[in-house]
Amino acid sequence: MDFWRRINIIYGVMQGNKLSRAFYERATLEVARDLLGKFLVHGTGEGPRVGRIVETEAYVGPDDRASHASRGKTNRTALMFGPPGYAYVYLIYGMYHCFNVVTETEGYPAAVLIRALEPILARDQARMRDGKNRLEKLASGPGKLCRYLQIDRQLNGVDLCGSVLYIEDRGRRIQPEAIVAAKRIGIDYAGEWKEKLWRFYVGSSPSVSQR
DNA sequence: CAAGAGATCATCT
DNA sequence: GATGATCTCTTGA
Repeated sequence: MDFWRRINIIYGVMQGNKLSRAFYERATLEVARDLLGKFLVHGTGEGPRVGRIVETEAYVGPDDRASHASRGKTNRTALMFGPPGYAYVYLIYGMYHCFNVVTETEGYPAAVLIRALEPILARDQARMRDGKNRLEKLASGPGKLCRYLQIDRQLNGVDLCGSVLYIEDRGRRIQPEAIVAAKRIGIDYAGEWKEKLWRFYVGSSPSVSQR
């Protein structure tokens, strides 16, 4: 680590390495695994909101029946067909948002759904405990993490290589054997595709979503 | 603890 | 007009 980077981290100016376009422009299953342990950052007006990614799901290609893209390119899904490294945010059940990162090369529809975060709270936010509002469960699901990070459709299409919403590497690796692969959640309509073990999570994390 | 229902609306048929 | 890449609350054992 070079001198200025060390100084920046000591003073909190810089927290880590923002992931580049090249990170996202890879096989979706690899991106989904590699996103575990990375930090999702949303710079809101009231300061940055941050969480450590502990659960993801891959949606891969035009034939994956679980993927929105399997019904072809529409207004909503056009982003999934676009270049990698952009946010795909949609409203689900009329009241929750889901946040995805677009992956692979332009023209091939694929994305990773971010399903759970461990909240990283600033010092003055470190209240909220007790009962069902356990801190570690604050962002333990795709809808809950969007509520926690204040992500909504206004951020649909945002460039994750920009400075509003991005993902960074803060240096610590997740060991491959600590990662669990499982079936994806909430896609019973997807036929044989629902059997794919395309959900990944950090087995030891208390913030993984239920079921 | 598990199972079930209801909330609520953009998107696509 | 139907439906969902969800969450929370209620009921009952």
